Formats: sequence, structure tokens, C-alpha cells
Amino acid sequence: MSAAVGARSPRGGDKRDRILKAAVKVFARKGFYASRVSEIARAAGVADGTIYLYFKSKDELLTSLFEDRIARLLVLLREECARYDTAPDKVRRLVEFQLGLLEGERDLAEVITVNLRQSSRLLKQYATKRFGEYLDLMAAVIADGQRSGELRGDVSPRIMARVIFGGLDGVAMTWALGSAEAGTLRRAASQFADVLLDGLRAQPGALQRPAADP
Amino acid sequence: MSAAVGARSPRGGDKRDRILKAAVKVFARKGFYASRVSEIARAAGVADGTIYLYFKSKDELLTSLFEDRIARLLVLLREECARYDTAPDKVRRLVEFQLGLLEGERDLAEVITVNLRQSSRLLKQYATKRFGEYLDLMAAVIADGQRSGELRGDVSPRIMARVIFGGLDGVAMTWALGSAEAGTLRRAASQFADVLLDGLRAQPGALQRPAADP
Amino acid sequence: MSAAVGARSPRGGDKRDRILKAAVKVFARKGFYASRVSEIARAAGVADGTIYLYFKSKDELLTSLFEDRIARLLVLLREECARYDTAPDKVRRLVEFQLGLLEGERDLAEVITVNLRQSSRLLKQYATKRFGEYLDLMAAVIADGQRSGELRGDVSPRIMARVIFGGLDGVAMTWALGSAEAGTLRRAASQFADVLLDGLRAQPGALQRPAADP
Amino acid sequence: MSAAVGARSPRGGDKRDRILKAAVKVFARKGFYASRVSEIARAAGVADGTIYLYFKSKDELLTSLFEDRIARLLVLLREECARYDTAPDKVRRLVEFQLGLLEGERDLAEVITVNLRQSSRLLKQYATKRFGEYLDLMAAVIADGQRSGELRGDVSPRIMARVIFGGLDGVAMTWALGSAEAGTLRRAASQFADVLLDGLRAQPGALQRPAADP
DNA sequence: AATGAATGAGCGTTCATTCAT
DNA sequence: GATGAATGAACGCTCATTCAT
Repeated sequence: MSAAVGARSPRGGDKRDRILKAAVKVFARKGFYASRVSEIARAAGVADGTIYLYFKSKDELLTSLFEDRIARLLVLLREECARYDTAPDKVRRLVEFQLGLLEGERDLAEVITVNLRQSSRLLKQYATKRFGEYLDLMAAVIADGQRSGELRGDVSPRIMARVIFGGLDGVAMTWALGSAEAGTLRRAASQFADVLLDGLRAQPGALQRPAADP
Repeated sequence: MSAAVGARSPRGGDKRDRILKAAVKVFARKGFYASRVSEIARAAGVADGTIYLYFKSKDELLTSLFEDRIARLLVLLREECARYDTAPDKVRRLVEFQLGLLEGERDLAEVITVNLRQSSRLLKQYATKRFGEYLDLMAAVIADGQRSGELRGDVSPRIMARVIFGGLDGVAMTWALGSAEAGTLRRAASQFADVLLDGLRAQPGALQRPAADP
Repeated sequence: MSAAVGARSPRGGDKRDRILKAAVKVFARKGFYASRVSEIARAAGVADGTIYLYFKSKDELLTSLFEDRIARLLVLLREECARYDTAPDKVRRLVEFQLGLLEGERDLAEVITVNLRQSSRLLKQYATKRFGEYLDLMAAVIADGQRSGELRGDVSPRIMARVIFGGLDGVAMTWALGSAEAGTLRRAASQFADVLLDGLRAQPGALQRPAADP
Repeated sequence: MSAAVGARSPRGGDKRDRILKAAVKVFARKGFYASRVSEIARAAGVADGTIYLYFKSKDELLTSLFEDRIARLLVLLREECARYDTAPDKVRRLVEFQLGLLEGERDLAEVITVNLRQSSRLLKQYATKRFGEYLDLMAAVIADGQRSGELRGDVSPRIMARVIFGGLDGVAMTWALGSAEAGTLRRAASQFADVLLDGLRAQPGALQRPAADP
């Protein structure tokens, strides 16, 4: 109705963003399947039909949500890693930073830990892409540490990445579904990192042959 | 796994079991929400209505599935733990045994790792009961190891139980959704256990104060 | 299992009767459509399937119920009429006796006033028979009274029979659905009869031409 | 009956009305329970789902039907009463007017006399509200007549209201389920009114003590 | 005859998606 | 672009009826 501002959609993509934000909130509270498109519309302050101007379907809304949120997470994680020099420090930060993020954004935590699994079809199709990038980031940190001799070389970086992802996920899930007290998550993160790093540390007398990766 | 026990109902009494088995298969293939009750019925070789003689609703079918499978798992895990004397051995077996079990039952792996999260409501109800028992079992093994001085005392057994569950879950999920090659899981289990135990081992000079549990 | 007693069915029709009695109770409480065959079976202390040994269908069970109950009612009404000599007395008794019956058998009252209308199809097919007999009985009493000069002749006996049936039904219905206090029904019956008889009484100076009947 | 008033909703705004009209037709033909929501939708020329934009459930559709129709009836009855001065005239008109209305609307007659009783639950809920108002209107006319000395004072106005309602209902039901010939209803109404008024008229020598009302 | 587990057709209702305005 | 009323396919569940025992 007034002058357009630029970007890809009406009034500078404003609506698209509002819809995504609303979707995070609604999906987090009720899960993907139990969430109604009309609820998301109401939460975003738009009409039901408007959602279909920005997303092809409810499925695509979830997909876009992950694309968007995991892309952001990857940016943040890469920045965080760049701030530290040693592999152990990076691993510790990967753990603590992620759980720290969640503490402030419980909704996002639920979307990632719970909603990521709402649709196996979605997961199978989609997860291989962005989720693969995410695992790759963590695996790369570990592989670097192995090469530099900081981390033990007899474990597969990719397997460890999965273990770490799973550990984070398990902690986040039980936290998000439970009391969700502040502080709890920080303590858990710290202990997780302690154990993980002690376990991953290069053993004095061990031979550091790298494990072949599946 | 061997002879059937109590016939809960009619002719033969194996209907309930056939339905549960069919549900695992169908849920694994399509996810809880995308699975149709009629598909499960067809897969089980019974009429749609028959399912409702054994389960109150589709939801309860999923819940019962977990109840049943986790109850069995708990029995097996307790037996397995009883076979070993030291805490480190028990922890290693908890990890290896569970992933070993799944290797033969990809469907079950997918149902447990993916479908369990399809409904946060379901999860919240369910998680409090059997899942609590499951976490308790693992936490108890760790706490015992701390008391005996075999495991480090500065971490919370319950947090570690969650980390371990999460790690197993993450490994199982990526495996079930991915290539699911034989052997992969066993290698992952072994490496997971190695790192975990090295991380949990009592440190020579560390003071073994137990961490307060939230 | 022991010696049969005679009649039309197993053990002297015992079961058939128990089923009918149970049906009255259940239909009265919940209405025909909301009543489950299995509830009737439970109330009768028989298996679901047993009902189908005595009645072809749930519909036929309702039909048989009316056949049976209205047949009994007709017998009682005829006996009652025979005890009185004048038409006004007979009319009064028809009113008072029926509402009196109901006071002791609220279930039957509900079945007749409410359930009779549960299925228009049923009503249309069935009601013309037994229900017609019932109306005929009342119309005959009035026609007799007109012939004897006790009742006014300028109204159709059949229309009056319907008015009386309706009046009884309206009173019974509001009573059965309401407080159903003892005594209320008796007072209502008495006042209904008073007004009705004053209205039906042959008017001194009126010409007693009988009204043609539709 | 003339111009439509408030558009409760979308394009045109007559959908709610079309649905109600279709419901009358379908319910009358097959009864509430045997009527399919999809039939009503087809008869109204809307999609199945559209019905649920205007009514919460099939049950509520029936309820709303009564609310709506009886509300209209009450308006008409009040207008009609206001046109007459004496209680006997008012009573006569209440009887004749109602049966006159039905003569043109056999479907509505069937819905009110038959379908109202399809669900005792429905009836119990409903009967307390609008139906109470309806009975109150008739009782008030009678009570007024008693106070003015036009009608006998020894009967309860409320009981008489029920008798009158029942009488009308009985006449309407047998008419709607039977031949439903034109003219029949008018004759029945006239005779009903004659008898009723003769029965209700204040008796010359009677003491006019008012009957206590339950 | 009696049982009651099994059946499966059938229905009320939901909700993602469309499209006239 | 934005709206939201309308759509109608799809599905969980019920329950009258059957029939092997």
C-alpha cells in the first residue's frame, strides 16, 4: 500500500520473518503435527492464506525453519570456534555454547531437539543436507585436534560428532521437557565437556593412529 | 523373545503382539503421524477394529509400544549388568549391549529414536515413568562406580546418564536414518565406550568429591 | 444344560424376557440410539451374541419391546375400562390409570414417551399398528359416550383420542425429564381429567350431532 | 420470513440459514440419528466442512434449529396474544395458530414433535431453556385468565400448559406421521380448542380458589 | 444354546489449501 | 499483496453383527 522497501517480498520480507518466528513458537509448544497453520497465522498476525504466499506448504515451512535456524547456528558456531586456538577449547565451547544458547531460547531448543524428528520423511530428505554440515563442523574440529596431536587419534571424528550431538540433544531434551531450571543446563554442559575432553584427550603412551571413517 | 506368556485375550492370544510388531514396522517406515491405523491393521493381519480391542487409541498404541519395549530392555540391561563386577565394565556393556541390540532391529531403533519425539505430549507423559527407570538404572551404575572409587566423583550420575542416553540416541538415529551398514554400529559403540570410560575414569590425583545432584 | 421347561426358547423364554427388561432400562436411561447392544447384554447378564438368538436386530428389539409393552398396557386399560360403567368415569380412569402406572414405572414412561419417537422410520412402520389399537381404544370409549349422550357429540373421537394421548404424553414427558416427584403426577392427572371431562361433557342445550371422523 | 437481517459471516451471509433449512428437511425425512451431515450439506448446497463453520457439531445443529425456530415461534405467539383481549380468546388462538403454522410446514412439525426426543440428553439440556419460556407463555395466559375470573381457578396453570403442549404435540405428531391432509389439522385445532375452553371455563357456582403450583 | 472375539462398513469431524474479493 | 470463508479429502474410531468354538 505504501512504497516497497526492497528485498524479496512485500515490505522487505517482514511478513516472512514474522511467520517463521511464530512457527518456532508454535511448533515448539505443540510439535509439528499438532500445530495448526491457522495458529501460526494468528501468532504471526497474518491471515491463513498469507502463509501460502511465502511458503508452499506447511511442510516447507518446517523445512525453511530448519534451513534458516541451522544456518544461523552454523554461523555462530563457526565464529565461536574461530575465537579459540586449541581443539580442546573448541570442543568445550561447542558444547557449552550450544547449551548456553538454548538456555536463553528454550523454544528453539525444542524445535531442534524435538521437532527435528517430527517427520522421518522430512528428516531423511532434508537432514542429510544442513544437518550434515552441522556434523561436519564438529567432526572437522575433532579431526584437526587429532592431526595436531591434541586429541586421541583412535576414534572416528564423525562418530564422535554424532555422539556429541546426541549427548547435547539428550541433555537438552530432558531439560526442555523437565523443570528447565536456569543453571541446570550450565552445570550439565560443564560436566559433559569435562568428561568428553578427558575422554578425548590424547593419551600419553597411546599410539595415535587415526581411525578410518565410515 | 521365546515362548509367549500370558494370553491377554482371545483365540491364540498373540494378536496383541502381532499388532505391536506391525506398529514398529509401520511407524518406523512412515513416522507416527503419517502412519494409518488401517495400515498397521493390514500389516498385522487383523481388522481395523481389532486394534481397539487391545489398545484404547492410536496414541496408546505408541505408548504401549514403548512401555513394552523398554520394559524388556530394562530386564535385559539388568541381567547384563549383573554379569559384570566393575563399574567400568558395566558402563561399557550398557553402551555396547544397547547398540548391539539395535543392530538387528533397525525398525525399533527408528521408532525409539525418532517416533518417541513425535508428540511432546506423549513424550512428557511417557518420559516420567519408564524412561525415568531407564535413566535411574544408568545413573545407579555410575553412582556405584563413584562410591567404589572406580569412576570420578565430580560429575552428577544423572547428568551423565542423560549424556549417555543422548549419545546412544544420536548414534542410533544417524545410523537408522543413514546407511545402516552392519558393523558400523559396533564400531561406534566401541569408540563411544572408549571415550566415555576414559573420560569417566577416576583421575589419579583428583579429589573424589561427589557432585550434588539436581 | 438341564431339562428345558417348555415354551418358545431356552429355558422357558427366561432369557428373552430378561433381555426385554434390560432393554427398557437401558433405552430409558440413554435413548435408543445412544444405547449399545453390549450394554443391554450386560444388563441382562447374557453375551452380546445371545441377543441375536432372540431378536433379529437392535431395531427389532425396540419394536418387540413396544409390541410387548403396549400389548400389556392395552390389556390393563381394557380391564380398567370394564370396571366402570359411564363414559366419563372410563375417560377419567384412562387418564389417571396411565399416569398412575408411570409413577411406579418411570423407565417404562420414558420408553413410551421418549423412545417411541426415536426413529421416525420405526414409528411410521410400526406405530400404525399397535399405536393405532391404542388410539382406537380411547376413541371407542369416547364414541360410546357420545352415543349414550354422556359426552358431547360435536367432536371427533379420534381427534380427541390424539389430544388425550398427547396431553398424557406431554405431562409424562415433562415429569420424566424433570424432578419426577411422587404426587406431582397424580395431581396433574386429576386436573387433566377434570378439565378434559368438563370440556367433553354433553352440553345441556347443544345439539349432539356427531362429528365426521377423518 | 421477510428480509434477512444480520449477516453472521461470509459472502452472502445466508449460509447459516440455508443449512438450517436443509437440516429441517433432512431430519424430518430420516430422523436425527439416521441423517448424515453430508446429506444436510448436499441439501444446503455447501461442503461438509462448511457446516462446521456455523455449528460446532451435528448435535449443536439440532439444538440451534430448535433455538431458532422456537424463538421465532415465541415472537409470533406473543404478537398473536397481544391481538386478543380475553383469556379464552388467547388460549383458542394459541392452539389454532400453532397448528395453523404447522399445516404449511410439515417438516418442521415432524422435527419438533419427533426429533426433539431423539436424544434425551439433548432434550434435557434444551428443555430447560427455550422450552421453559414457551411453557411460561402459555401458563401466563392461563394464570391471567384465572385472575380475571374468566378461567377456572382450581387447576395449575403450569400443568395446563403441559397438557396443552402435549395435546398440540400429539395432534401434530399423528398428523405429520400420517396422511397429513390439508384441513385435518384445522378441524383438529378447532375441536381441541372447543373442548379445552369448555373445560377451562370458570364454572358458575364453583369456588375459584387458585391451585397451588408445584 | 451360548459365548465374546473379531470384523469392517460407515460416519463425524478436522484442517491444509484454494481463490473470489 | 492480503484476506478468510469455503472446500472436501482423509482418517480415527465405533459398534451392530457374525461365527468359530
